[in-house]
Amino acid sequence: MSATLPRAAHNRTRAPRWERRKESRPAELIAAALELFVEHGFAATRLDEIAARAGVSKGTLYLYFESKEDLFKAVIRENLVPLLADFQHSLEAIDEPATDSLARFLRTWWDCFGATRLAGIAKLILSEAAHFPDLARFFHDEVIARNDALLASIVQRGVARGELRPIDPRAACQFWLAPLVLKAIWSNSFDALYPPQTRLSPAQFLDAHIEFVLASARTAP
Amino acid sequence: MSATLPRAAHNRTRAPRWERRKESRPAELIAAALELFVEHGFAATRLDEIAARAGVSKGTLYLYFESKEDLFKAVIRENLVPLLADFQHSLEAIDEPATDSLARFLRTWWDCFGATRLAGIAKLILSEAAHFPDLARFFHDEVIARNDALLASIVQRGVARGELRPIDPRAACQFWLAPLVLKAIWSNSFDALYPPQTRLSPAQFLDAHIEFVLASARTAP
Amino acid sequence: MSATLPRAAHNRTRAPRWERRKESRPAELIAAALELFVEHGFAATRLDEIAARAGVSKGTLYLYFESKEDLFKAVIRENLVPLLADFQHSLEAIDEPATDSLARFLRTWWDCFGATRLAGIAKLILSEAAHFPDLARFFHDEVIARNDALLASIVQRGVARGELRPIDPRAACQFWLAPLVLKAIWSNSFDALYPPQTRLSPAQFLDAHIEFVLASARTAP
Amino acid sequence: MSATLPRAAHNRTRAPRWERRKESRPAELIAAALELFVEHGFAATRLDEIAARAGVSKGTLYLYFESKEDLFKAVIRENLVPLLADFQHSLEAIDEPATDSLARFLRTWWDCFGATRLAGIAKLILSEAAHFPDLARFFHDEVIARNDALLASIVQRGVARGELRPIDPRAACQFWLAPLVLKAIWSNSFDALYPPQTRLSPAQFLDAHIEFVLASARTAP
DNA sequence: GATGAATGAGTCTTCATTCAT
DNA sequence: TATGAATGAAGACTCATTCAT
Repeated sequence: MSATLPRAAHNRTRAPRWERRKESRPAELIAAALELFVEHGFAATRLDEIAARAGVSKGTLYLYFESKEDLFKAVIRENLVPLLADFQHSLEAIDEPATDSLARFLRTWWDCFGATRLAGIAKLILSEAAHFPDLARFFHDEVIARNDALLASIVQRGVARGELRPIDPRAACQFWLAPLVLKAIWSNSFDALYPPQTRLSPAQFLDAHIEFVLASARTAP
Repeated sequence: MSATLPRAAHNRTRAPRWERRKESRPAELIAAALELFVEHGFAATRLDEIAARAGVSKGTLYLYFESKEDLFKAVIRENLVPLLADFQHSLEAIDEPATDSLARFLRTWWDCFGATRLAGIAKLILSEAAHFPDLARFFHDEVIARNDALLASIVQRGVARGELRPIDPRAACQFWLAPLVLKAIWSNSFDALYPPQTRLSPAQFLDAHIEFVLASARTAP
Repeated sequence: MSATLPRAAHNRTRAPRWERRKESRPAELIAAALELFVEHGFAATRLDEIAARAGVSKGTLYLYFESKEDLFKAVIRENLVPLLADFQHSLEAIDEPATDSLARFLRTWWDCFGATRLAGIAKLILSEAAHFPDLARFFHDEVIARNDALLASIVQRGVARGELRPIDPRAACQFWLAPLVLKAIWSNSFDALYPPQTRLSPAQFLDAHIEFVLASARTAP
Repeated sequence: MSATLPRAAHNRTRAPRWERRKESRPAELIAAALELFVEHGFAATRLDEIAARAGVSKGTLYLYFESKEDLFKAVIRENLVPLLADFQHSLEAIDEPATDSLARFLRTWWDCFGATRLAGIAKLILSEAAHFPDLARFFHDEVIARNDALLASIVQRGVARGELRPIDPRAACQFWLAPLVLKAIWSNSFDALYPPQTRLSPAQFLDAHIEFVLASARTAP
């Protein structure tokens, strides 16, 4: 056996074949899996790859996840929860003009979701919704619906105070968020195909978008 | 399109793949394939299923397409060409106010793309972009870029004439189209999960959106 | 490709890579599977082996059987039915002394079951009963119970006519059949270990057994 | 027994496998393994299960047994030795009529073997004979052959004394033991499938069988 | 052309075995 | 000793592709 492992066979202070890392393993596996799932999709990602990227053997995956599907679900859930928490935390209510709230909401949304792995996750769920209806529903109810409700309440408050023009709050959400969402999602599909300098940078895009939203939302002075 | 696939060198008496062959077989196969690819994604769709839905045997597929990938590409291309043609045709330039052009563009876009299989195709390309970069590029250049250019020219004209407020034409496109695009794409992922009556109907959505766009675009009277 | 198949590459009248044999394939597969299941047991038999022995590829098995279990069940059922039919047929009621019936029953039993693959099948079911309770039940009800009933009726008739000593028919069956059953089953386990000449030949065993049964069954003259 | 396993050459300071080691660990492991092997068969029993049932970790098994096969062999051997000892002990020669000897032999056999785990072990060996020929041979020579010889000597004596009818002693053994053996073995396969009340109780079966044997064996008064 | 039986490379999953702790 | 995390070879099963009919 040592013949097949010609790395300091007699030096027993070096190079153990593997390490115990019970605590950190699941997170490492999920991280590796997220990257590959986003990159290749669920079906085209081989467990071999995930294991290799995480630096473990294939069998190790099954110590922590019952199946490929189970791993997929863990990837989605584990990544969504902290993102949602961050988002909630960053949006602590401040008493400010509704236009400021609006701008802050969009900027926070981009920082917490659009510019993060959520974009990849959203694309993932979109693609696999047919195979994982429970995840799709979870995503819809926990992320989309909540998000829309939050933005709607800001608009509602602004309209009531006369700071914003009278706009149907629920519809407005869709109009103002959709561009960000789409930008985020499509980045994951097309960015690899085009050199970055040919497109608007996310920061520029975000600034332009906020300016546009405010222009169309605030009441005439 | 054939210009992007210079593989004539290996042609063995066969016509290019995307040409209609005897009878309407290829079209039927492509139609069956489109449905299933949109429904299940590329990897999860079995050729058995496609053949069954088209009422032929599995082997027959290989008389018309070299491989599953080849069939997938044909599906995309064959469905995009007529859609693009329809769209161009419906938008024949009419001398009308820019706001009317804008409304007509959005409505036509929805009728020709959003409410059609393009939504499914877009979702498909999004999901499979990593595996079919040439298709993704084709889609981006032929559909997205052209589309944006068209809308941009309308905006530009309207601004020049003073009918629309001064808006960056390219950015505005994204803001005004994104909601429609997203609505179209997400329908394909989430509609199966929720009873139709819980969501805004496409017609209502479209009307509201157009109204909103016009409100924020037209110059104050 | 022809380089990897250096067998008369240009001679197209010879050596097709495979043949269509839709009709006979299932029987061939079942036959191969029976041998290997009896020889190695269910778990230790690899589908590769079965396919190889039947001269097909692994995938072909799945054209005819849904799973390894399904194949196993087919093996049991397909082999049991003809055996049972043979047995019924060979035992057509003849009006003869009960002792003759008894002898004929035992001899027929041996010819139809003990000396055939049923012995292997019985051993198989015995071993796998825990995994295939439905098969075990089927075997018990269809083979064991029927068999016992048949023998019991012979005994009953003989006792009623005064040709046999008064014996509990159901118990007697067990006493008279058990040696044959055991001989049959154990042959499959131990015959491979001992040269045949060290043990009683089946024919000798059968003769001795019948003689013994009759001696203990018939009424004193 | 160690004589049949002359592998002392490779012994690395370890005691032979089948010796009790510190505390009673090995015995507990073997007991757990026996249950599970009998219940599920060799291949279908996972070492995880055995370890869990014995209340240790999987790795601990390898402190006492070199491999799963080794454990299996230990299970067979460890359980056979005490059974055989009990049997020998219970059958201490007593000067009594041959018919009494016969009855006592059958009853003792049942108590020591048929009603004990030997039934499970026999079924086990039957099923796994192909994989463990040395165990099968051991079982045959040590258990079956000795057992038959013992019964044969009783018969021989009885015949010589005129207490039993002239019967071929070796054949008679098979006829008289087979029903008990079969009953014992089959119980392990079919008892789980049928409620106990539908079948003859072992005690009733034994009584009936002994009565029957004696009736056919003793000389006419 | 059309068929569908046959193929076999590719993947997920299991589990006996090893070894760092 | 004892543990159980980690391994990796093995095996069931799938399905795009081929090819005899």
